[in-house]
Amino acid sequence: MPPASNREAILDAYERLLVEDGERAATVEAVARAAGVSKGGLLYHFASKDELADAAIERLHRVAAECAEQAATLPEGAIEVFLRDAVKTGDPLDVSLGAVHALHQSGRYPQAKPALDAVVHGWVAQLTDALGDPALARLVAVLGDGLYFGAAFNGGAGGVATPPASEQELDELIAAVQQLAALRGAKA
Amino acid sequence: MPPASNREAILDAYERLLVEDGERAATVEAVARAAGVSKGGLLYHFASKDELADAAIERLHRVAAECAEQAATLPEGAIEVFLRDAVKTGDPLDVSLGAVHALHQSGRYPQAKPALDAVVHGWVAQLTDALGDPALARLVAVLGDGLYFGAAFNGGAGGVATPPASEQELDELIAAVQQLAALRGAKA
DNA sequence: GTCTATACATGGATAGAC
DNA sequence: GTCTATCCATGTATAGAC
Repeated sequence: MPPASNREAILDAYERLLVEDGERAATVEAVARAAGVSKGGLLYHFASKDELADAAIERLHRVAAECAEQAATLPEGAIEVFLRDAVKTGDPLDVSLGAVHALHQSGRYPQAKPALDAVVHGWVAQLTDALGDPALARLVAVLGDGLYFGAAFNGGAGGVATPPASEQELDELIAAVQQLAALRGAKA
Repeated sequence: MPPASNREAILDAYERLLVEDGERAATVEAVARAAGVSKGGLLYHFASKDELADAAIERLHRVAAECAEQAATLPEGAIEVFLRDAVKTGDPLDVSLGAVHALHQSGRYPQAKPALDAVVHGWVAQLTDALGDPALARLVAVLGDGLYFGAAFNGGAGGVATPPASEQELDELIAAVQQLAALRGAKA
């Protein structure tokens, strides 16, 4: 389906609502309105709300796979790249991830968890590979989670955690981890 | 209201449902059933669903304040204590926190965010105080968030993040951070 | 492919008996 | 204090016209 007409637009609107206002706000009607179509129009493309969720999850897999390919080509400064990406917000992967995360949080979409696990697992594997120090890789991965939940959704219906790290705070954080990496003789 | 009869039981059930099955599953009927009363019975104690949420938030404030007092008396090994608490699950503070967090995630309770912020702010302040190194304190706090979201709710409708750190992985993580703390000459 | 109208289920909240 | 019955709003999904 190359043209995709309104289908992609509907999916975009669905993701946006999920991330910004939570799963409960992403009703069929609200999504339709946000996408500029009617309920009936939406339900032509997605026969049920579950199909919308499935499509969002499928998109996450696709986007994550693309990003993983690109990331594989620049293993320099893995720590910094990973931690900065964790707070970066707005790019397709982040939106897709946030959307599926909202689905998971709602407790109504068991399919969401495995998808998220797969994405995260890929990251940890990549980090372990780049750093050559499993414990350090895990530390960085957990830190990334903390940053993500703390910053990614702030303002929307998302995480809480520590207040969004300012540029400077983030720099200090990265510096501290790199200090540790050097001490342990990690690769990056 | 010292006896509190069913009131506390209802609030307990509400928190449990919020943490384990998400906000959407915590309907008045479901909460009533879980607490062993009827809808009408519940609505005698809490005139509306919003009052239930308010009560949960109020409880969080109370429980957090109690824990903060206790924690202030043992500033030894702040890093280890904090990180181990982040993955500890089931104690009153954790349940209360998870419940309010679920409320926040749903996007329907603006009162939840300030409450969570207050709690987290208290932790960061305590850590900064104990370590005497603001950047390190933030690192530990963010790490705690990562652990919390990764582990606290797993199995329920909660976070995702990295798979629940095993005992050994957690030990390694703590060791790594302490290594860094020693390097930077932090107090704990 | 998209719309309107409508059927049906669920959840929140009220009224009034016990 | 607790229950049952009922009302009303909202959300999903179907039917059929255009």
